[in-house]
Amino acid sequence: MMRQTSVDSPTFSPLYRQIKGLILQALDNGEWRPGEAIPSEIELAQRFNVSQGTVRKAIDEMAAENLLVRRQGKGTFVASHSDPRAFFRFLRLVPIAGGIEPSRSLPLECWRAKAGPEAARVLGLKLGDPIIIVRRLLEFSDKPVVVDEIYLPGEVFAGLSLEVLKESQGSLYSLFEARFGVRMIRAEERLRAVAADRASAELLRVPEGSPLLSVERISFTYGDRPVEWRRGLYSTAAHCYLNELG
Amino acid sequence: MMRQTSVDSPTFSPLYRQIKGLILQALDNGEWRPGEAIPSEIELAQRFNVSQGTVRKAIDEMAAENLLVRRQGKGTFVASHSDPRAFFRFLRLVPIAGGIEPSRSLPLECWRAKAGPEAARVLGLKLGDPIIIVRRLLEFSDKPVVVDEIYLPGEVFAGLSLEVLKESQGSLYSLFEARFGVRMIRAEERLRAVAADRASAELLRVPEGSPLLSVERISFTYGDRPVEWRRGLYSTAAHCYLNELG
DNA sequence: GAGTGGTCTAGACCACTGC
DNA sequence: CAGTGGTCTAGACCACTCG
Repeated sequence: MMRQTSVDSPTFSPLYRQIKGLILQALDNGEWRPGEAIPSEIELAQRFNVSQGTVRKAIDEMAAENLLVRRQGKGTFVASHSDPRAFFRFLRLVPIAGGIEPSRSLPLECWRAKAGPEAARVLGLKLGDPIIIVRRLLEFSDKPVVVDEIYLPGEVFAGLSLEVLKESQGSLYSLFEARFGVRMIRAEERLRAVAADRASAELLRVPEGSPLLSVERISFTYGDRPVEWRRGLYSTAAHCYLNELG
Repeated sequence: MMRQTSVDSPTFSPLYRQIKGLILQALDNGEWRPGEAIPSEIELAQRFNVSQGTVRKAIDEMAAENLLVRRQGKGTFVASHSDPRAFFRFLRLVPIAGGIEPSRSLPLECWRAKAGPEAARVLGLKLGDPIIIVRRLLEFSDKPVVVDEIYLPGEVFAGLSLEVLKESQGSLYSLFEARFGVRMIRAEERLRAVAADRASAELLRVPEGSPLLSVERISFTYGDRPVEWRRGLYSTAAHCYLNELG
């Protein structure tokens, strides 16, 4: 590991960030799988030839970014969407009445297509590249609340089908992670209010034209590479989108 | 400062968190005003009889929570809504087209009232306690985009009037901070899609019944005391609510 | 140059987990 | 018990700001 020198202003980066970069790279390379433990701080310190404190600071940042999970006495683990605690990490919908509701994901359709200009731009593909489109319904307490249309790069998600979706347990992202090795680590959502079109209205069992929350999401994996584009329509009659502003 | 003992399991809290609590208390007491520098890490370490590293860790957390701002070579400062960098800290609205737009806040009304059951519950007041209600319009590029109705505890905001609002520069929160000593440090927002009522539709210049984004916000000051309840209706024709999911 | 925060180290000890 | 992460300390040095 390179130490700092006195003459490196433009690309200056403290040691612990370089370590962070190396750990990130190892994660991206799949050196440790989601849910697995990474080596102990002492081992990593030896491997990178730095002190334990420096490794610690690198891991601290990555834990704050939900990339790693520390567990005292046990070790540090690669964050996983298969961990029940992370199931709803990206879903901000909560019942207005409060409490917790049983939820279910109902895959409706799954087909192959070619990327149009917008999908290509968002997903960083070339025009006409293969993509996969998934439509699914999300229910809470057996009532439909969300319709999602999900665009995925066909290259990465080859083999995805309606059957695979129907068989899978847990969240979509845990399926993506376990079956396709794609780990979503960050997302951007853009929210608007729109009027329900005919098809969505029927699925959500609301009158056509009633106001729905449109949630457009771009999800990124390591290195800020976009790997999912989805648009959801949320019925906010009994649920709302909860957001914490820090 | 108390050190850790071996026999304090139930209320165990590491030293740096106790320090954090003391600094928080000093902030709440107004020992240092927003925008001002707090004492240096070395001074605080002496004051609390701990090492600089422990003070550092306390300040690190508070900086991560946007309570303090560190500036290398200068000192650590109390975060302020009057700082231009913090103006839009709580406003997630961005133009769909991208870019930056000039914005303007137009106060419409400001009147006194008694807290109803809902306002009392949300603001932690007793039924009938005095509250102040403000209505205002937010414009981007001279076009109306948001109507806000804001409920404030009358006790704390005594002296607030339409004139005061109209005279003030900068964000509402910088006014609250400078004039009433109330610093908003955290907020919860609940979003839903609703149909425009007559009055809001006119103000926002959209057809009655068209879909609007309803944003209900509760803002908290130190000690998680709620001090503002507001409901905004956002026209999302040319703007959207942008949210980062980590 | 003096004073601030930022990094890095080394070592001691505590708290938690699992064998 | 050994091994892990968590806390606390003390000291050295670096980077930035300002007078």
